[in-house]
Amino acid sequence: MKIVRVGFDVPVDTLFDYRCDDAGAAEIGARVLAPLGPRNAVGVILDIADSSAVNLARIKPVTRILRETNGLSAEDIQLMRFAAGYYHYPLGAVVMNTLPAGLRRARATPVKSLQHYALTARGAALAVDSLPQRARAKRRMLALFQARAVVPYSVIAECTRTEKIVLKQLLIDRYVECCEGLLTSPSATDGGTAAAPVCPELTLDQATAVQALCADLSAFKPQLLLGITGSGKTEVYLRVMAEVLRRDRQVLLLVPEIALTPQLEATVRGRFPHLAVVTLHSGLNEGERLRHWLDAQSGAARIVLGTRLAVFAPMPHLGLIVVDEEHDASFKQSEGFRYSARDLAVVRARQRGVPIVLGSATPSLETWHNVATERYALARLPHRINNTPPQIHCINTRDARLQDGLAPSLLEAIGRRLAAREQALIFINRRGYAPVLMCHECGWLSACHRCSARLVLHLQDRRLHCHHCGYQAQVPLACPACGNADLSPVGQGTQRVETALAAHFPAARVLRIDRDSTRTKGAWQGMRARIEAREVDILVGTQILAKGHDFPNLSLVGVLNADSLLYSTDFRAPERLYAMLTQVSGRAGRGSVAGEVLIQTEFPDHPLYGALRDQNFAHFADTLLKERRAAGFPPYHYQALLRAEASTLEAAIQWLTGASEQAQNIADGVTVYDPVPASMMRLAGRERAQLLVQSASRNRLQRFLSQWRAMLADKRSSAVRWSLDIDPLEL
DNA sequence: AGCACGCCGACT
DNA sequence: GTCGGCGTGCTC
Repeated sequence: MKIVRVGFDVPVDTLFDYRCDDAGAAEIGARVLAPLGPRNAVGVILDIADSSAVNLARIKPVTRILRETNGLSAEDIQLMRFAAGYYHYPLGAVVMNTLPAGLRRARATPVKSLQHYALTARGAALAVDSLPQRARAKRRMLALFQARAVVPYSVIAECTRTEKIVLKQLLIDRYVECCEGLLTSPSATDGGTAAAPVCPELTLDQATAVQALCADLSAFKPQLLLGITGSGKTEVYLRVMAEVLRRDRQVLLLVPEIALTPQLEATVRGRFPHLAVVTLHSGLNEGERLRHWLDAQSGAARIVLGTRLAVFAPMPHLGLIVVDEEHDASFKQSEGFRYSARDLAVVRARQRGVPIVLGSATPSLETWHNVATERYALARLPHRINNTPPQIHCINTRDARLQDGLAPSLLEAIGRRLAAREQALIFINRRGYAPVLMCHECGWLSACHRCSARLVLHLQDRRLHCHHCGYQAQVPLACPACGNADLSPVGQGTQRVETALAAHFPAARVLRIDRDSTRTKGAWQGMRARIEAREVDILVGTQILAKGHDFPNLSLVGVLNADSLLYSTDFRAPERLYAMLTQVSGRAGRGSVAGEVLIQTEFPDHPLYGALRDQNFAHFADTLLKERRAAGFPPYHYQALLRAEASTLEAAIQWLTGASEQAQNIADGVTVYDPVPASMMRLAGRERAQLLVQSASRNRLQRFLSQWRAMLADKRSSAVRWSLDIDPLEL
């Protein structure tokens, strides 16, 4: 009897056995519809056997094998098996979570791979002027098709609602037809009118790096591309990619967040106009996501550009993986299946025997350690392409009389840049007007009652916001504790700095860029255009501004409030702060003007700022690694965190204490620490605690975790929700 | 995760 | 006397 073993998206660590007499070995990886409890669920066949350990009477037949789409390959499944084992997450849940939503449901008709629309002979013969004047959208669309003959879906996706409706009408009237399959020839995309892509000449550094990275493209070879900001890492990726694409292989390009760097997508498409590029990220709608995934699986998509979830994209002809900004924390999923896409990318490259390039100006210490131990090769881009790195200086705020958080010397520097008609960026990593509202009579502070966090004052809607759970409240007219009517905002946020700068420089055009001001669709796009058109003089913003944007006219970066991370309890804080400051500093002086960076701090002599001024990442990282080794932290020790949340802190701690006792019995070469409240102890009304375990041996830790998790699964308690976080980034 | 089963409070 | 609250446990 044929038994198929099926993985479902259920939080149990077992596969489910079904009878399926017509299943051949080739069916492994296929989607299947099968009865699961009282319902029918979609799962994936992960194994086929002749017998089952389950009582025969309980085994039901599968409802149907879903053959409309191709199944997962053995290699895809192998990667998922590894991920499920390493991150101690149920295999079925891992597999189902990597599928696009469209494949998680049984669907009679799969979405077709609609990739382009073509003008028909009938459409070519129809004169635009023969359409009524008022049919404006129809005229636009017809003109578009007559100009280009073939229009890829990516262009249609950008069209307005009306234009899409009009396109449907053109399809019905057979002026346009829709074609499946991807465009592969340059003439098809643009009628052959587009100019050949411009390839900038490589600097000597870049050429050397490209040569090193391309030395052997047919074997697993992990390599770090250490390139300072503005050194042209992207161009190096593109050259290596071109080499791999020339051999008819596919390339996987992973980036932290696509939404923040839309120009990378444009750059890639522009460089390879004749090759199909698809994106995979959470911003896509269901249909697009499915279509892109299927295009990757069929091999039609030659380049997959995506966020962490794309690390699982099926790619039969994979030839290269690139991970841009490999240090970025967003490669680690922080909920549910807590995987690191960067680490899995390396595993995948090894499994497939292909090279992988990890790029960063400030690599993670894990990666840097792998370079030091020669597990990874190193290629360097130590120089900027067309100018020198910005000069970095500290402003000692102990000596300065701050005006709204701004030092006089920073204001002077901004004034000089304005006079020179250059742009300045003020970086402050806090949204809102002021991070807290305070009563000076009794010391009351605006606090969120659902989280261990302060409520932030926002002046736009004159409300208090919790940045962690979304709670909002009216600004109280008087102190809720003592009735004092005089409440004052304490500290600076982007809104306050924006207001202060506008007051100080009345003639300057100030633009604030943070999550609040870029919330609406296309807002950030519009702001970037305004900055590039020099319609803005001073930018005030958060993290968003630090990501790899190129503002050629920006010559000054001011950093406020960097100190808050300097003495954080998190052992990764210095690494993060250095990376963040390097990244934001890198925005200064990317054009022809030399850049200047001014950091306001009470601790100008702190070694971190010294290292930043020297702009010597290697030296800084080596120093941190020594400290990590001495303290027994990663990358010298491997960690896992057991997180628990309950309605009371006591319940969470108590549950963890039980887990800790069980752990002590099986801890062999593994250190089990005491349960402690989480750094954000209360979040959205739930109390959270955690328990750290670590070991110098990854294997020992893994063996321990496997045993421990089986025990934890048995000690179920409805009051506590728990999860295991392997290689946690936040403690 | 879903979904059912099951055992106690306020309603036609 | 029933509707429905969500604790507990299972799904091949």
